[in-house]
Amino acid sequence: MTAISAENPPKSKQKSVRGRPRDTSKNKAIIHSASRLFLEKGFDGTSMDDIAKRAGVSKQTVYSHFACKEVLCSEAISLAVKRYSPDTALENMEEHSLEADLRAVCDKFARLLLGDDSVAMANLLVTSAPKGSEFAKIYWNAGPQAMHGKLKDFLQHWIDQGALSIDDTSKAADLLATLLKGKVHFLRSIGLMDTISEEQIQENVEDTVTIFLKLYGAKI
Amino acid sequence: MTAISAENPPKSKQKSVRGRPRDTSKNKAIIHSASRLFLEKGFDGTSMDDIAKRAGVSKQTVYSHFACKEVLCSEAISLAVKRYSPDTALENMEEHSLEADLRAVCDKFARLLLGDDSVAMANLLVTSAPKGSEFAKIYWNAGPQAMHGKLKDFLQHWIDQGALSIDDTSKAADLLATLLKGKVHFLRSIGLMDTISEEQIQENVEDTVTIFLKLYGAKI
DNA sequence: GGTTATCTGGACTCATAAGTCTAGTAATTG
DNA sequence: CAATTACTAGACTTATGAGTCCAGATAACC
Repeated sequence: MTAISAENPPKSKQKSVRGRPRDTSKNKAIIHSASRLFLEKGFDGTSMDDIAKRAGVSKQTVYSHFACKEVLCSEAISLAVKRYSPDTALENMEEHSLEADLRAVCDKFARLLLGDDSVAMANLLVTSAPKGSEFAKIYWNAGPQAMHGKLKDFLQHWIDQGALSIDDTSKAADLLATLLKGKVHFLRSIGLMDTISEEQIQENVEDTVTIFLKLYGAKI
Repeated sequence: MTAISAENPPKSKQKSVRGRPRDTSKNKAIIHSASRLFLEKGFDGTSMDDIAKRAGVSKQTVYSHFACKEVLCSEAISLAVKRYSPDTALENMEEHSLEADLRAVCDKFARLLLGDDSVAMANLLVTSAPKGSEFAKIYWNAGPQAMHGKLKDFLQHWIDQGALSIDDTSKAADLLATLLKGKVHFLRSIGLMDTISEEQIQENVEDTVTIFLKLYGAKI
């Protein structure tokens, strides 16, 4: 038995490892297929055999890289969250006007929040919530919490400009996310809305912008 | 094999049934224990043996009353929805003022929406969504859709009074529900908030009332 | 080449759970 | 009473899936 952790020991050159080295490409293949399968079919709905098969790898190899299903799932969640929360969310803002920028931000986040992967992720967390909310914490911190921070920064910018009048920035950012989800996210979660239309997204964005500006737009 | 349906045939006296009659109390016991277990542990997490045991009934009896697990679950969901959506939601309104009544309504619905049973129901639907969104439809029509109607009636009353200025009543009712859920419902769903405090409910209600009145309160 | 460790493929154990079957018992009608 | 249907208790079948084990192949190091 050797260490099972996927991470290498300290960056010093680990030349003196005797046998055949781990195939890191297989490691990635496993996490990737796990990530797709867990999102598609949930924790219970995904078998380790399926993961191995989809990764083009033997089952034993899966277990030699990851101690158990739970560990693999948490790594898969980490990957998925990173994969689908773009760091470039609030960059190349064109600084037109509050309303234009707000609409752009809302549009970006609406697509993120209402998209297939976001809904699948939420459902995965629900189905595996009893087994340990560790998954949920990983997700929450890297996903929604990160987004929350970006939204606060965005709002603060326009508060400083005098275009927004907000007491509690944190609460306002929460409201923005809540409004963008609307009832659509829930409907998708419970399987009553298979696909989301472009119009539906646009409508959510427009409603959100309208409401938000009405609430917090500074009356000049 | 006799009919498996739990409902009696047309109310005509069905005297001429030969053998031992179904024990309706057992039927109820089964649905009730199923309802509790499905909400507690989800569809996959609940076994037919558990249900039988908790109902104090043999497994065969369960199968003689309900064709399969799916059927039993849908009946259990119907029961749970009826059980937890009070028909007396908007009665004995005291007609004080818009704000007081709105607060009362929000308080009532917030407790409903954020309570253990509501969250458990949502999670049950998520976990069994792949298996057939029939469950979700049953729930949606008897639960949120019914509530939506009541909210619209409530809003319409105050529109007629001239105290609210709303174009799209339906959308406003949706907004109310969305605001009341806030992020709390989601947090509870994914297991990051085990219990909900009285303060949390109050805060959601107050925020919702404030926002809603700011948006739709008629400027006299 | 020898050693060590990984990878493969498949057989294997073990547990859980849906649904069936059976033999016996209880309740109701005729 | 006999016939009929419901209920019980438990054994049973079947399927699924997590995790293990093993024999042989492969890839690195010395």
